[in-house]
Amino acid sequence: MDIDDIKNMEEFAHIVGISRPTISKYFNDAESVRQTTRLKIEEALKKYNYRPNIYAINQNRKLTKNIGIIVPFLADPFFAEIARFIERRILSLGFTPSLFSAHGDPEIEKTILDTLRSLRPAGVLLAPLGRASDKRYIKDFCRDVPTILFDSNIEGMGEAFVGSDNYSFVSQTVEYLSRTGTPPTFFEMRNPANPNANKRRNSYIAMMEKLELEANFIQVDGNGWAFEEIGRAGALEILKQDALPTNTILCSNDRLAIGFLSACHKLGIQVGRDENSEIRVASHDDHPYSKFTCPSLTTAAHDYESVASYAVETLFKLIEEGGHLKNREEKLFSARLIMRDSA
Amino acid sequence: MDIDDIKNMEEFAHIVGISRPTISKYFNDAESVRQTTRLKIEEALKKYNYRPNIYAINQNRKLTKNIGIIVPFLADPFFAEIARFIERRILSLGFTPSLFSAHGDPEIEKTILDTLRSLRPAGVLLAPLGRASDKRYIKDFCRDVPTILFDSNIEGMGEAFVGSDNYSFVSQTVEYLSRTGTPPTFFEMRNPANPNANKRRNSYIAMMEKLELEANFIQVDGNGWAFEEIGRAGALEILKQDALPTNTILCSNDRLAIGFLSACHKLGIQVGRDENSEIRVASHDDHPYSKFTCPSLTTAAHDYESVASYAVETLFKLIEEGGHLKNREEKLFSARLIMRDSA
DNA sequence: AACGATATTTTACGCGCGTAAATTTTATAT
DNA sequence: ATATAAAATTTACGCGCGTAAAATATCGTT
Repeated sequence: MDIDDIKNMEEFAHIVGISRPTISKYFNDAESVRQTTRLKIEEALKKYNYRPNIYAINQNRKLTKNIGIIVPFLADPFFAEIARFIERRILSLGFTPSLFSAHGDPEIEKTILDTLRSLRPAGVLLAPLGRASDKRYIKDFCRDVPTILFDSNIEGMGEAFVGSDNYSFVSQTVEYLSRTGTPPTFFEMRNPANPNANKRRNSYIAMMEKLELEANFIQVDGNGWAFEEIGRAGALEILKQDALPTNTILCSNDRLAIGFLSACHKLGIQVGRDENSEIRVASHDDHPYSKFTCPSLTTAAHDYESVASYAVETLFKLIEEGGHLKNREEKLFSARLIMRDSA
Repeated sequence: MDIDDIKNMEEFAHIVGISRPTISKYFNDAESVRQTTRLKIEEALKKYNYRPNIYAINQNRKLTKNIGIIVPFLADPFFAEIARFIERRILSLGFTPSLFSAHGDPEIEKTILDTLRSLRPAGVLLAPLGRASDKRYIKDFCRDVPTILFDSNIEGMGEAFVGSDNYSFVSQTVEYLSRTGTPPTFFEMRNPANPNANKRRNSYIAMMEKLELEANFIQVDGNGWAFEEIGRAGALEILKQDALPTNTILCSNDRLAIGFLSACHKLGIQVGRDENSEIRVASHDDHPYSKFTCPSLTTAAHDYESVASYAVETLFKLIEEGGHLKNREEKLFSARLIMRDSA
């Protein structure tokens, strides 16, 4: 008799023998009703699988239980990975995550902001596209919806920022590479979409200065999010004309490094930290596949778990405070150097 | 004067000078109102950025404009890629996609089915976990919600299935490898989670039989979705004991192949189709990174675009027909052999 | 047994919109 | 100008639930 033809809370309340407002209270917070009542309700829930109408609930509640998550490019496993952590965390808190990807397109990012706005979420975790983002649009959104930025910061927007400390990434790789061999040349995109790239460049400059070493750059052209292809094409060009300033390459991120390694293999250039190898390659992010490149990639790892946890925690603090925090905190997590075979 | 303090359709209708039902009609279908009226409304929409309350809309409409998308593991770029195609297609049709990942967990898959059920979507595109899925739960869901399966089929469930023709994948790779060198040994997981894996195995057997060649298998242990790691560990073991039946390896999918290539590099085994190489490695899927492996991976490519388009089209046909199709179509798209350097 | 503190019920209203039917206005053609 | 069809309006009702206030019931306590 698992007849699920119960149409509304009224009917369900009738069956349980309890008033509708009490049922409503139960679904809002199961702990808020008497123990015996709770058992009666949960018993009935097993027999008849009634669930309140989400739309009717959210129409009347000031605060929904939705949490929006926006990432710039979900086909990038880095974002897929961090989104995975965040989703699980939100689910475990009894909220409903809604995941969106801008697919690298600022117009889609705006569309997502619009639909998210009308979802009236309790809060939003936003990793913006960065340079390509419509800043004013995002600002307006943050004004109306409790939002926390993560991964890539935009000065002053959102109630807080949670991400990784780019200086911590670069300083560790630069220090390690300089100490164990020739100083690194920085390999990056000329016009990176992501603001983190600029911070990494500056960190590289600062670190090389501190070590009293000469900073060298290779800047490759290319737009969009096909970093591997951009890195590969750029590396092929440079390597063919034998124009490397030093035989140690530090890529701005792992996806560029994947392209770089691909180019090296293509040209028969052996990469690694052993004596037989011609060049060393290191990078940043600990991309899920950096362990499986050939050779495996020496890199600086994000603390995925901490970034995700802290972002979610901060968001819930924000929600509890009613949508505003006294001062905009910028929380940065340190990187962890992961030594593999490429450098 | 972009005051967006318009609270409801009533107010907005007042401002435009048109009755509320007409406004309602406009938002349902902009073409259904008179041209002059439409212009008046759209003019007002620019000044005051009013948008109808989604929850109130969906509470009353029988059919929402939501489309659910469920994939088994979004951190797998293959699914991220196909989800990307599907999302764009749905957006262009004026519907709202909601993307969910089961994260490899059957319990999460069930939770998603529950929340999706209460979203009352117009339709759902479901790529199930496969072996681990709760079949009865999915069956019940398909009974209540217009659902189309994609990528991985479960016999009889959903109103249709859209995916790739595994035989087309394997027959092409096997034919190519056999013709140009020693016949391939099939490399796979002993207990694959995905039903496609079994079809590929059977296709391999059938194809080898047809070519009158001996079928050889390497089956590695491992559970879950960390295919690269599983492939790597399995390959290391086999390669160390020099136990390859033939010097040509055909991996069930690209992620296993990525692990296999990683193992080869670790052991200094050169992979490729030139004379210097010891073994050849090929695979299936045209994973987004298969172009950047070392060496680049010879593989059979999904027709991502066609699978995504056809799945969405079929879903909309299903929606128009009211949730049921006469007979359950199983549409399979052929693979395209992509010759790169690994075989 | 009487008390106060919770828990529950009753009552009543509102949320923002969909939708159907009957009526009136507008546009198009004759 | 008149007939006709299409579009818009008016009217009226319903959706399923949240929520506030006042009344009542239940509980453990003294």
